[in-house]
Amino acid sequence: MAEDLRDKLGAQHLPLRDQVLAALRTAIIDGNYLPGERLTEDRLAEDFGVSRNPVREALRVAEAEGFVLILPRRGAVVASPSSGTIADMFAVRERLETLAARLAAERATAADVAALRALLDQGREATQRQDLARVAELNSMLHLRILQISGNPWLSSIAKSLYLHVQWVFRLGAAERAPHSWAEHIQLVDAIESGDGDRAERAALAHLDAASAAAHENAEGGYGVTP
Amino acid sequence: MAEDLRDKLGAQHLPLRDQVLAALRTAIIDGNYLPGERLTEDRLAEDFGVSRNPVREALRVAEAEGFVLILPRRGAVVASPSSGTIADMFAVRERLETLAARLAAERATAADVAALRALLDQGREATQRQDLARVAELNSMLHLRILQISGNPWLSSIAKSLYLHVQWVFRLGAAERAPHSWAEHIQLVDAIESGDGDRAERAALAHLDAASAAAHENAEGGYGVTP
DNA sequence: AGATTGTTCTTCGTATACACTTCGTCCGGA
DNA sequence: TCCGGACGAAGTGTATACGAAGAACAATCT
Repeated sequence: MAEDLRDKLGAQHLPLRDQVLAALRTAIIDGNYLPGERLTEDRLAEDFGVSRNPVREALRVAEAEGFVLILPRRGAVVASPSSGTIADMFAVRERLETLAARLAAERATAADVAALRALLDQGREATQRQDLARVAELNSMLHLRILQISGNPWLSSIAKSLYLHVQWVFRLGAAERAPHSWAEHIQLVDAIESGDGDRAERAALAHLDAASAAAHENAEGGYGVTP
Repeated sequence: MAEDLRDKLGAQHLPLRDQVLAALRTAIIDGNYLPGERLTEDRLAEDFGVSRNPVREALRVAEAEGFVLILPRRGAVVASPSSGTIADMFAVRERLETLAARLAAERATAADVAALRALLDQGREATQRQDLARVAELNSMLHLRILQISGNPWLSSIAKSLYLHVQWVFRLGAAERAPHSWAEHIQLVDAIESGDGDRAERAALAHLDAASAAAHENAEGGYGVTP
């Protein structure tokens, strides 16, 4: 695994710290590093085939993003998203993504709507193919695209970060929300296309409520490492 | 119990990187480092009397927080908040701080309300003394306290970060919003004490609208360094 | 003038060293 | 057996040095 990562990292030309950060994030989200697991600098440095410095810098950012917890003089551990914080996350998302939907409705160009529709089509197709990984990916892309269309960089970056955490919690549970409800997505895109901000907000809210319910069911299963 | 003590003792030691980060943040917010200004690692290390490593780690976090912009292989510059982003920031704040107000109203204990009232009193007093710096400080403390009372860590940390940026933009302009409208604050605290979430949201919204209007007036003056 | 070539400044990453904490283990004594 | 403390290992926090690569800028040449 160390070899794999090193090869991938070496191929690109971004600063190592960013590559390490990206790799660390996905490793945590994918469950390769489990909540509560200790992350010593030496070990990460070896896993990623780099020295301690880039690892340290990546860890600081990962801490700021909420993926790891750093205890002074004791090192970093993978953060433990508790089911309590799931509710908190959705409470915030509800406020932010409804705003994003409204802004997107007010500002979307024809090209924007076309791009969203293309994602919907691909999603429907992937669902028929039972390609769940692809469905999840398209789901993310749709949400991120809407955030981008909203045109508010603060909103976009904050909601994006929250969204990553939601995904994390989902994956730690069992499966993904299997049959991603594209019906809700379609309604959302329809609303955005209509330019009706209120309607877009309502659609986003409905979608979030459904997702929230699913997340809670998922959480019931528990993910083992809870403090 | 023994564990608590040990944790606290260990945590007492503030890593240099955290001190540097705090110093850097306030230096930027206070305008000691102006937007667009170049921040070389050596210079910061010398300014703060530390080696480059803590500086680098602080810079990465400052970038994640949006205070500096890091261009690969070219170093860090102080970010440049444009007047366009002011509106964006307030749009997000409107959603988040109203939520905070609602949650605070629903969850505040008597002690919480007492603490808020104490801040109000001090604020009134400082206003009479014309101690504007203290008024601004108390204003911040009130807002942060409400966020804390909301009990939603995500909400709290996100809104806190936004709030810092708002302050930054304010200070870059001219004065602070001179006679901080404590009337609005009082209504907000009253609403929180009443436990009426809707009312608290309305009060927060009114306050934010006023603040937003003030910010825009302030922005009209321009802050010189805009790209 | 415009293009090319150096020179210099900086960042980026590596490596090393060392003080100091924390943690775990082991050992002796009650 | 259980407790308490000594002791050593592990790991972080910080400093420092060094080489490589890139960017900015000046000097040089056509």
